[in-house]
Amino acid sequence: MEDSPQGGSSQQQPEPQLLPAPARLLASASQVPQLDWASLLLPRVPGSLHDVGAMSSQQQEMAGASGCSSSTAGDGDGETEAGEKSGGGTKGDKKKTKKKKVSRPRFAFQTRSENDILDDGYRWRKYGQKSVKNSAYPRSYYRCTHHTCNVKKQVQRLARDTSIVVTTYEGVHNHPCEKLMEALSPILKQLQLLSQLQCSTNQLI
DNA sequence: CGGATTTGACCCGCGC
DNA sequence: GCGCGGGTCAAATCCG
Repeated sequence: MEDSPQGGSSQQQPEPQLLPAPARLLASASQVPQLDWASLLLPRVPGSLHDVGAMSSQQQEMAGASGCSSSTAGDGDGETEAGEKSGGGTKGDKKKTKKKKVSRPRFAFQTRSENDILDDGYRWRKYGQKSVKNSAYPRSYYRCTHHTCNVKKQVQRLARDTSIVVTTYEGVHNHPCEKLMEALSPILKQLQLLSQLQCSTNQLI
């Protein structure tokens, strides 16, 4: 039990699976968390969801348990979960949307950090916050701001160890990471230059 | 002024 | 069937 299993309470989700120890990251507060960005940023097409390398067997179990079998569309693109929310707009007929049980790849990891929000290179918009049972700290809900991207993440501080922040990602980005591209572009340019240089030197030799 | 955040209300699934 | 807890919506508010 992470915090406490709550005998009677409903556990709708089987507790975000943490990556196995090696993959789990526990960066110290002083250092920038070292994520496995490569795996995070890998574009995963809907078809290939299940052979995600970083996924532990537990996670695959989880993916199966959450009923992904039926929806192959999955993966954030076809969501429209809140597709049309009854035009009315009055409080009365608010939210008639049915949440379909979407199964998207989810993975959680812990970071030891003072600030809840770790900069993963994507832009997130907060859309909710809930107090969680048996936890003094609320859980925050974020959504990727990219138009076509439907990735969500939850951020929550552990009640047991308040220096640890648990971030749960749901879905995969279908667009490149802005910051990463920004950071990578000069490197790519240099690589191009180097390769050109190498070509010309080879010709000279 | 536009986008992001806050926050209370609503909806839904699950256990009893 | 009811209550609880989690997830989401959307109006209000904040901020650059």
